[in-house]
Amino acid sequence: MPTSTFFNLHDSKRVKLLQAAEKEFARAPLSQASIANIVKLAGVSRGSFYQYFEGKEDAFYYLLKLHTDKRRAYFLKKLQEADGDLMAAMDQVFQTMLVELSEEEHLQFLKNAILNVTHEIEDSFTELFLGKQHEVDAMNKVKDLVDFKKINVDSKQEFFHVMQILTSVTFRNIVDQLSRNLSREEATENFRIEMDLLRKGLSK
Amino acid sequence: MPTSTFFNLHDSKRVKLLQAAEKEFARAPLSQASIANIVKLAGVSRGSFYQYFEGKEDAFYYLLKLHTDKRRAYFLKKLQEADGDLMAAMDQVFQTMLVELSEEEHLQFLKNAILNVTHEIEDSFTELFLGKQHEVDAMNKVKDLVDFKKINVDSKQEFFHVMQILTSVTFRNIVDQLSRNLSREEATENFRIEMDLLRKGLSK
DNA sequence: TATATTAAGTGACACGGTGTCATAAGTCAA
DNA sequence: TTGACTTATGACACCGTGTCACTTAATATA
Repeated sequence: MPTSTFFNLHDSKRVKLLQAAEKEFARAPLSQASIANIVKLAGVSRGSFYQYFEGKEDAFYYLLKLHTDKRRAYFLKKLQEADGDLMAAMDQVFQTMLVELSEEEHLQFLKNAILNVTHEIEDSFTELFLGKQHEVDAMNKVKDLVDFKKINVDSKQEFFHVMQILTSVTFRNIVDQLSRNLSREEATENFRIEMDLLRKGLSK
Repeated sequence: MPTSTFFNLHDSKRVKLLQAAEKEFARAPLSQASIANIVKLAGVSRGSFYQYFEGKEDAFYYLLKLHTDKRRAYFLKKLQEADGDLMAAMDQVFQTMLVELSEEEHLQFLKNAILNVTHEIEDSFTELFLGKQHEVDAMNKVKDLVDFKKINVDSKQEFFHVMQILTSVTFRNIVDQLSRNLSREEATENFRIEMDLLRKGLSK
């Protein structure tokens, strides 16, 4: 989190700093963004930057939080408008993000955030179950093994998406176990609950 | 991908290099790992490293691929043993990873991979819908808005997991759209299919 | 107003990591 | 032995980071 000094700043200066940071993080992913560029854009000294933030990660995650807060408010609004239909609201947010990500220049920074490491790691995780995206052989190997009588797919095309879903959820459970230091029992129980939900379906 | 020079190396040297790299990536996340340490551990010159790899990322993702390949074989085996029961096999792999991640010292590197940026980004995404993990107020706000008659939860506790599932899948769809440069129509169609699957449930 | 105290701002600098390159050392075939 | 090619080396230029002694500004105190 930024220091109190940062929050004491005049609005104009604080905003200028954030804009500069956002521009730099839009230009390059976190690992390649440089503080030198941010301070140049914002017109402050290098030393000042370190008086506001612990480092570039600090600034980055603070910006991310600002975006998240905004989007969260939007989600709640949509949830209300949809009379509490969770999936409908989720749908709305997804749509909106797609539009924003493709149009709003200033969201390039969010793209960088999402794409940078996340993508490679999660991709590698998907490969675990499905093989490389376009290697037909690899995916067929899985298909051949699966008993389709046991899963609820109308078309073979749906099968791909079933795998995507299972992978996403499994991945998240792994990340959770690591980041929240859950015991193995807790992690297992959580995973079981979510798998049951997936099996029986989320909506009545 | 490593260069041909790297694959021409004597087995012992190649293995030593990979072990050194894995050790360094276990010590620190990608961004903080240093080539200096890898070459010191492996007993080769800095110049050599650059003759084998484009940079540390190259080495990192190659190691990740080796792990993934191994685990994939395991998944296929389990799928076979479970008579094609997808979810049962997924379960097995999840269990195994939990055990490995908590016991195998040399998998510290996988932990680093998963935790580093992925965790923060995806967490911020979850917050979008649920608010900060332990802020009860934030989560209640969502709960109050949701029409529980429309979703298939037996207990209020299950609700949390429904949200986790929806978030994981939505997040993955966003990442996909970005990384594969899907058109908005494609992305939307994919998302629709997966939401439908979630609604009706994955197993017969 | 003068003075003390606390907060904010600065940029030179030491440190460490990266990627390159000229050069040396092997390998092998003619 | 020579020449052609592949592999190995580490010094070096470059760049970004984080710090620190110091200056300047703001605010409180008398």
